[in-house]
Amino acid sequence: MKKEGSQQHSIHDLAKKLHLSPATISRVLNNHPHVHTETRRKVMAMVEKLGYKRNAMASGLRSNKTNTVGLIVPRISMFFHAEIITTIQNGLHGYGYNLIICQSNDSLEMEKELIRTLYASRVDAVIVACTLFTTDFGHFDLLTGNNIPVVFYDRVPVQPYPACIIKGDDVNGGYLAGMHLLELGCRRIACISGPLNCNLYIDRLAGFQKAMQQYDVPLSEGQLFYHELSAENARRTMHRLFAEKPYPDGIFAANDVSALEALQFVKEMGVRVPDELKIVGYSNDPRSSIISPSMTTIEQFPAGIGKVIVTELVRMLKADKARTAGAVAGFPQIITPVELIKRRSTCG
Amino acid sequence: MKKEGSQQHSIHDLAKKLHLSPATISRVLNNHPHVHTETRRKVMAMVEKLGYKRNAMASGLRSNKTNTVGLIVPRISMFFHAEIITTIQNGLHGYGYNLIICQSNDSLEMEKELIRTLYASRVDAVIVACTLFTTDFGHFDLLTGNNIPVVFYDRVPVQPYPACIIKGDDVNGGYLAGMHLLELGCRRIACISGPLNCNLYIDRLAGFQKAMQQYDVPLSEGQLFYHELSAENARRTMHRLFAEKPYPDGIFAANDVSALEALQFVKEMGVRVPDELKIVGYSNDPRSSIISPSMTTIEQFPAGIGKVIVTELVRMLKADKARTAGAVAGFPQIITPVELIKRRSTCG
DNA sequence: GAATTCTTAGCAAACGTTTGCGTAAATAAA
DNA sequence: TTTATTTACGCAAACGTTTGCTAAGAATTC
Repeated sequence: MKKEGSQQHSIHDLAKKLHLSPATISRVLNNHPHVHTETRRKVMAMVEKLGYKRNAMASGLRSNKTNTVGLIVPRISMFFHAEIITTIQNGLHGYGYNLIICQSNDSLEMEKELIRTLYASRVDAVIVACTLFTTDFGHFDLLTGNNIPVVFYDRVPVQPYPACIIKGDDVNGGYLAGMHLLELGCRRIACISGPLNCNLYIDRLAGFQKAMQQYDVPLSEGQLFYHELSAENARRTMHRLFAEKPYPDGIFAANDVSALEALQFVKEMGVRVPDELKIVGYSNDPRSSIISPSMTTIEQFPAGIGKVIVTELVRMLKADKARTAGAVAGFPQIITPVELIKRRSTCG
Repeated sequence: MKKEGSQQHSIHDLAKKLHLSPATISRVLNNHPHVHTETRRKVMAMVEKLGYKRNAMASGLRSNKTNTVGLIVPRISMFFHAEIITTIQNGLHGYGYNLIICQSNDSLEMEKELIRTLYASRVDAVIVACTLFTTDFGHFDLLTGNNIPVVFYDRVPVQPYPACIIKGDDVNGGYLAGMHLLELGCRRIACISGPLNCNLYIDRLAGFQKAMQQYDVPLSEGQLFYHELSAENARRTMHRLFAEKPYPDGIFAANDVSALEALQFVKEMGVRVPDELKIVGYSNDPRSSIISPSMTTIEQFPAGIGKVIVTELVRMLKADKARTAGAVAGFPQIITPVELIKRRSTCG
């Protein structure tokens, strides 16, 4: 009988086979100095031969390091996040870190539970794009209170919080969108914003209104909508907007899903875009370049954001290692650039 | 000095505070019988009060169970995979399992390395959608050889392999696409297929050709292309196809990325779709319903596939637990249904 | 040649759980 | 009452690493 078909080797097996102690094997595996070149060679050969792979749990238990970072994101199917995740994963891989990707499904309860789970598996750090409903950040104390570095991106705490914060320049994004519409002559611009408990929509709206003020164009009450930015909600809003004349001549939607739905809606109505109505979205979703007319939108450079996240995270992890001298590093807040992408939905 | 701000409690702390042994705490935490109701209550209260969370590494080390399953996917940004991942994650969460999501970036080397990493972290099972270049499956032996269940989906081994295999009904998908074009009168149909080392494209093409034979329409050599299904490659192929007349009157592309690019190309050329040319894609990418004319395509029901994966995985994990009696469960191969979605690119 | 440093490697104690075994008390059966 | 059985819990040995300490031998210095 082939003893269970299993060949799970331990450091002890290697030691026995090589007439060495487990300690030496471990030192070879961890590139410790003070081990003879010849010994190292022999150990590595045996590792190769047996296909030995260090047991991450034993290692993590002893050394209190898992080389794993957790990531919580509302939905990985959103292109923006998918792109960032890919960059992060590839980046961290280069530093020897693994990534545990989790989805909160935009549920606060789920987010809380994921925090607990990630804490239980003792990840070395956590990256979070919050839920739309995360206004209190107490549940993250479990991490920060135990010296586990946290990086927030995209949806981030509005109040000060002891963590690194990385966000796009949403104020500028809103401003660019608004200015673009105004420069093209729009004077009756509607705005589909997300709920104002979220930094994204606060900022995008602020930028947009700054542009409006600059042009001295008033934003009348009935032209501003706050709701979760789903296609369904956007359609409902469009129904309201186009229930009676005068119709708006410009729409700024704070994400592309809404902008795309708005465009579909007016196409069905027979409103000519961009002649009668100009639309600007946000995020440069892949669909926005495919729809016709193609959609003017704000590019956020997700890959760039991902890179910044990796850089900051690695910095924090290093600082964490060397936090002996009490070098309280401080928590940077980084704002990444955005860019207006002009397409057919505004300039025919 | 506040001893490092840390409050990482262990089972021993709880035991000491409650004048119990660590063993009892552990038993409470694991719902073992033979512990007094009152004791259980007290322990749970203390757990709650201190915010204790079991150290997953210590637990995993001792019990050889991590309650974690690994997932390897070419790219999470592909809608099809993103949707499946979401379903799997939500499903497994209900069974108390965590998911480690990894991307191979369609690199065979990366896939191999990820297998090693997942093995090192001793996941309880692994779910894989292979690389386009995975033709040899030897590197998965590290898992199967150590009794770690493996589920393949989408891109799966063509040769027999000791693992559960779940795939869409690609033969039928190809057949439906072909029949649809033929029924609409197309007689000069081009096919943009992926490379034939991959089960997906073998099957889709086989189904398509079955339809062609059924209508007794020959597939001339110059009308069949094999290459990685990127937008760039698709455009190159379209250039070739429309270099000289007669143009094809139908195109079946084995994924939506190619189909979308093909449609863009002919729109730019001024070819009228669907009047002069009809196009069918594969996967029902979100973009295919947004482009105009909207794209006829094959729906694979990713959420359904995800559910099947979860079901099978849980079954295997249970069987794994009870594999004492040598109950070699056998490895099911499951084929999930597909459906033709008719849109404007074929029926104006 | 003695004293010092350097190099190499082993010993053994952690890390925080889980679990087989043992046992005392309580209950049931004889 | 005695003897079995059950219940509730503790003891201590794992699980596979890492690492501070120790020590033998080799190399260097005086």
